[in-house]
Amino acid sequence: MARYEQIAGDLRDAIICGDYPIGAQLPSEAELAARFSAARGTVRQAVAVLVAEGLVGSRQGARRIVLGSERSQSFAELHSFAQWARSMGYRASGIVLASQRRPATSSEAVRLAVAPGDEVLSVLRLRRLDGEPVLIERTVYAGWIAPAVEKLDPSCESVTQELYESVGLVFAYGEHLIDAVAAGAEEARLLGVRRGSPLLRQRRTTTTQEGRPVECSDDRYRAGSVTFSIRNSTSANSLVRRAAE
Amino acid sequence: MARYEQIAGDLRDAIICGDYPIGAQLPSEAELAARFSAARGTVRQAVAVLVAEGLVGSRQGARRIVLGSERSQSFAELHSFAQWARSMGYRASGIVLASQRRPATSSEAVRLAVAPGDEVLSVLRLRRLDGEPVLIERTVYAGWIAPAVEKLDPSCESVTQELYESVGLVFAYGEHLIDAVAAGAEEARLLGVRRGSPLLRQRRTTTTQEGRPVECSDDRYRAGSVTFSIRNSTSANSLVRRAAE
DNA sequence: TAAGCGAACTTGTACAAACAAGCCAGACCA
DNA sequence: TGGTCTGGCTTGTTTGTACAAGTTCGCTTA
Repeated sequence: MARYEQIAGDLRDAIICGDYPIGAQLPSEAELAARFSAARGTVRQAVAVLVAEGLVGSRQGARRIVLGSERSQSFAELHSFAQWARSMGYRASGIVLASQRRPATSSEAVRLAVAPGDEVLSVLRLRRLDGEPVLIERTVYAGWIAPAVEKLDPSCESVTQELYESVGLVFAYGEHLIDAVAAGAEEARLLGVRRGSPLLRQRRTTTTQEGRPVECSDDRYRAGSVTFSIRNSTSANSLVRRAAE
Repeated sequence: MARYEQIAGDLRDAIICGDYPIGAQLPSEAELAARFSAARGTVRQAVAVLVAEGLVGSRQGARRIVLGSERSQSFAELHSFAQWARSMGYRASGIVLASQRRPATSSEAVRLAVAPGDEVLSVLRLRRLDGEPVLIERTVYAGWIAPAVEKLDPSCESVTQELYESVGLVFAYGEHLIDAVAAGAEEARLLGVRRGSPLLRQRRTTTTQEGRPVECSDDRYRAGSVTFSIRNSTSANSLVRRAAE
C-alpha cells in the first residue's frame, strides 16, 4: 500500500473516531509532513483523497476543516448489492426470475458498445434484504460475458464476486442515472407494493478496467428501502442534474 | 487560471468535440507535456481533473482511455436550479408559497449546526421549468442568513445568485440524499399530479467555504422531469448506497 | 501453433525546492 | 472604538528527478 494511502487512512480513522470532530481544523501540511516524516507532496496527496471523499474541505490560505465523519464506500460496495449488504450487517439474497439471450436493442447496443442486433443476455433478478424484497434488477450483459453469467447459480448471492472468481472480471467504471418511477403491475407484485407506488430507479452502465462495457442495468428499489448519498463541493462535483428526455 | 486547468480544459474540449471518441486512448503524459510545454507533474494534475470528472479512465501501465464525452456541471449549476436551467436552455421561475421563522427541530439543529430551538427560516417554494411546475422546495435556512433571505423578491429567479450579490455568500460543500417518495395531497395539487404518485426526493445540506451550514432542503421533483447522473470508478467513488432509516 | 519471456513504454509514487496567492490576527492609526 | 494594514502562516502551482510497478507487444522457444 502506498505511503499516501496509509497517511490518508490514518487521518480518515482519526476523523471517523472523533479526534477531529466536524468543523475542526486539520493540522497544517507542514505539521503532518513532520509527524509522518513524509514530503509535503505526499501529505498533499493523502489529504486530496479525503477531500475527494468529501470528509475534508480545503481552500487556499486557510487550514483544512472537517466536513463529515462517515466512512465512505468503495466502488465495489456500491456496485455489488450483496457486498454492500454484508458490509452493512444485512443478509442479502437474490433469485433469477428470468434469463434469456436475445438481440440487443439499439439503445442497449449503444450503451454496451456492441453492434445493434448482437446477442446479449437479459436477466431479471429479485433481491431481498433480510428476507424483504427490495429490489428488481433488469440487467443486460454484453454477449462476450454471457457464458460466464449463465454458469452462475440462479440463487447466487453476489454476481460481482462470482464473476471475479470465475473469469477474473473486475468492474471499474460506472455511470448512474437516478430518478423515480411508478411501479408497474409485475413490479408491484414482486415487491409487495401497490401498483403506481413510487420506486427509486437506478440505471447504470458498468465497464471493465479497459473501458469495455460489461452490463447495463435498470434497478428499481422499493421506496423507503435505500437512499443514495453523495458529497460534493465546488472543487469536486461528480453529481449532475439532467432533464429527463 | 492555473496552467493545469487550461490543459484540462483543452483536453476536455477535445474529448467533448470528438477528437478523442469514447474508447480512444489519450496521448501519453510525456507527449502531452511536450505538446503543452509543461512538466509532467502539471500534465498529471490536468488529467487528474478529467479522471475525477469521470471523462477519462486511468490505470497504471496502460494508456488513459476516454470513458465519456459529456460536459460535467459545476457545483453552482447543481446547486442552483435557476443556473442549471439557464445553462441547459430552459426558462426557470419560482415563487415563494410560504415563509416563516420558527425554532429549529432537533434534526434541523444537527444538520445546521445550531442549538435546538434556535430560530431558523423555513421557506416553501414552487419551481417551474418552461412554465411547468416540476419541483417543490422546502428549505430551512440557518438564523444568521435569514435576514438576507427574507429581503429577496418572492418570485426571485435564482436565490443562490441573489445571496451572492447581496451578502457575498457562496455555497461550497453539499451532501445529498436521494430517494423516492409518494406525493402527498398538497404536493400533488401543486405539481399537478395524482396523490401517491412518485416524486424524486433530494435532501441536501449546503455549507459555506468555512464549513458553516447555510441551509438544508427537502426538494421533490415530479417524476419524469429530472434525472440525477453520477460517474464513478474504483478510484473515485462519491456515490454511496445507504439503507433508509 | 501456443506458451513464455523480456524489453520498451506508460502510469504511479515519493522527494525536494521555489514561488504565488489567500487567510488571519495582531499591531497600528485615525 | 473602529477600520486598515502588514507580516506570518497556510494552501495552491509548477518544475525536476528518480525509481516502482503494471501493460503491451514482438520475439523466442518448445
